[in-house]
Amino acid sequence: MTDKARPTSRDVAREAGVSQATVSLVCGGKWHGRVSERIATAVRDAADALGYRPNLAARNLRTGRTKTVLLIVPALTNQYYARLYTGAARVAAQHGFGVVLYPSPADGGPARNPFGSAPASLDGVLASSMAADVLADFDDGGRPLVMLDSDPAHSRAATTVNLDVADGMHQVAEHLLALGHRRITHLAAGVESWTFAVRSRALAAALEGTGAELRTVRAALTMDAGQRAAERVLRAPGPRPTALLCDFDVLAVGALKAARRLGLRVPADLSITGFDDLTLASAVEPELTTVRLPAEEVGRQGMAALVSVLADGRVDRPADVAVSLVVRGSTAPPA
Amino acid sequence: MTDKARPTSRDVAREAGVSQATVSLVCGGKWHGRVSERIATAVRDAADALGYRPNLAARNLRTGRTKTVLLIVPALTNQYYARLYTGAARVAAQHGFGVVLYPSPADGGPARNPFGSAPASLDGVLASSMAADVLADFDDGGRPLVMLDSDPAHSRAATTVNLDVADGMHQVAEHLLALGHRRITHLAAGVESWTFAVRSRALAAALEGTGAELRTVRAALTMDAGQRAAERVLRAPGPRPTALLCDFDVLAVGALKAARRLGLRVPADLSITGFDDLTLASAVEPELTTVRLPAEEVGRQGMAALVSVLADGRVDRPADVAVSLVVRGSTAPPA
DNA sequence: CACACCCGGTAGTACGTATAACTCCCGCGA
DNA sequence: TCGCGGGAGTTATACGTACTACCGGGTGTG
Repeated sequence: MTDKARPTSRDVAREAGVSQATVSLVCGGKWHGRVSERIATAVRDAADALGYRPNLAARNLRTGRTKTVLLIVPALTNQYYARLYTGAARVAAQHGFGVVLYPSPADGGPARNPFGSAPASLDGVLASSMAADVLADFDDGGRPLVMLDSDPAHSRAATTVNLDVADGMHQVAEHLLALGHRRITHLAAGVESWTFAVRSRALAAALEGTGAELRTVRAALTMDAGQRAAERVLRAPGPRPTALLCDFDVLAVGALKAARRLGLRVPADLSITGFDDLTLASAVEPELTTVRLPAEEVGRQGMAALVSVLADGRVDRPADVAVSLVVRGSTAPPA
Repeated sequence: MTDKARPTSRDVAREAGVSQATVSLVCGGKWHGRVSERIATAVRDAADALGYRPNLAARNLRTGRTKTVLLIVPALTNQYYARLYTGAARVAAQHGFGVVLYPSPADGGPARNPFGSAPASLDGVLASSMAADVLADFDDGGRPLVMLDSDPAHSRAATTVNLDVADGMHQVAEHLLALGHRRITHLAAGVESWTFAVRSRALAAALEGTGAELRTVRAALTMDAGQRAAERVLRAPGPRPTALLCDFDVLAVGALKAARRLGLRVPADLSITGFDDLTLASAVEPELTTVRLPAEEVGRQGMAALVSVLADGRVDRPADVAVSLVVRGSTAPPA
């Protein structure tokens, strides 16, 4: 309310009758055995009185670290990634880190020049496997990188945090088999990605030797694409599949709409399963049987690993995050 | 590939055989009439050769500006805000600004000390009205502030960008009236907020003198809350409303589930309308008649206004963003 | 021919902080 | 008494950039 200019540590020093260095020590929290309790409180009082906030830019310049990490995800409008962000941001905040999002191409961001437009220098990077294309021409300047849901073997990441989607697929397959399904179509994501490749392999493995017939159809990442693909499958000549196993909830909802349009009852005539357990999954009728992916947990563990690397260079071992099948109303024994 | 340390402008200067000042001028883009074309290209070549990137921290320190703005929204897991972010981030990127998100309490962020944990100093703030509680004890240090969907009269914002929700409510009301509905219940958001207050007033005004009976019930911001509130309404003694007008899609989906559970057909026995037009709205059966809120556009215009203020101090006039009714399958004439 | 002016570039400095190195002083053991 | 260790603060400096003030020299002009 007095000066418009923000007070500096030097102002605080003058106010408290000490040197600027002392202010820095006290505010930096590392004054144990360096500054007496009496002086420390005096400094803090002065800082409060002036409303002092350290200048982040100056601190960053001096220390070479920014306490900021970059999170790369394909699109926040996908609730999975919004949740992932939420978990990551919470952990980051607990450790005094800020999170900036890479403005992905899908969101209309710049297709290239990643760090040119980055709002600040970065200490580290947390990246989803779905953003692999972005990462390819990404000059990370040798900063620590933690990958989420990506091939542990094939990356320059310090470590990885992966959902155990193979187990998820196994659970879905077991569920459908137990219900008696023998003609299953996999409505798969039509995109190159480690996580989807793993799902396909796991599904094939789970059905191996059970006598179940597996077919695969690919669809783009939208509800409409899922609906169209499902319609094609359900209209095809020959025996209809009794279950549609979808790579993610949005596809499953599209399939649900397709079934309805064709006059098929779900789950009586056709079982449908999803993957993600978004809000969407329990909004539709019938509610989707799906695999719950704890996105927040992935974000939390990934950020925890990254923070750990940044703090003491200690590299966590690749972590797996458990998933669980949620059985709801979209699956039942075949007619 | 040579030194691990990042090259500085001084390194580039040495490489190009010029002074550091010249490098700064060239890279800063303001060398017209100051540096010859020949030298400029030499500098750029040297910069490219070394892989030079300006140190943001140093630049921020020097200029006092960070090219970073803060976006405050309640929760990114709400698709409306994810879309808003997307629009805002795109415009910001076009102007060379980065966007950081305020880790909101709803996401588990720190309840207070906003700037203490902020990842960087900020040039300006873009805030949703729903985040008013956060904003209350927000030391913005006198930075430019643009508010979204908030009372234009009652804030210290430079300007505001508001959805024309009053018009949206009018359109919904007209639609229901035209279908013949006369007993309408407003399933309202149980939260203090300018945008919801406007909606309630607009609805009351639209039904004024039409002979239609309006009742209001409040619910929290979740699907479950919407379902419970709708069940109460639909189970209440006396004549049942023929239409449920909901303040946002998630509530409407809850209402849809309630209707289904009570054996009511939508829209034959009960019409339901939403507000937002999220992915959700066209995922459910029947698809929701709702008001499409162009969240990206709000983000874009809000960010554009903020950038404009930051660039030349020119304050835009408060802007209104048009909304439109989307008629789908959840409304029909009453039985 | 002298002077002013502008073009093209450089030297120097300040931004605010963190921290290494240093000074001062007090107490204690030899 | 002297030296020495260490507690308590201070001095000084560097981080990398942007930008003001300056300077040399070529050119047009009076």
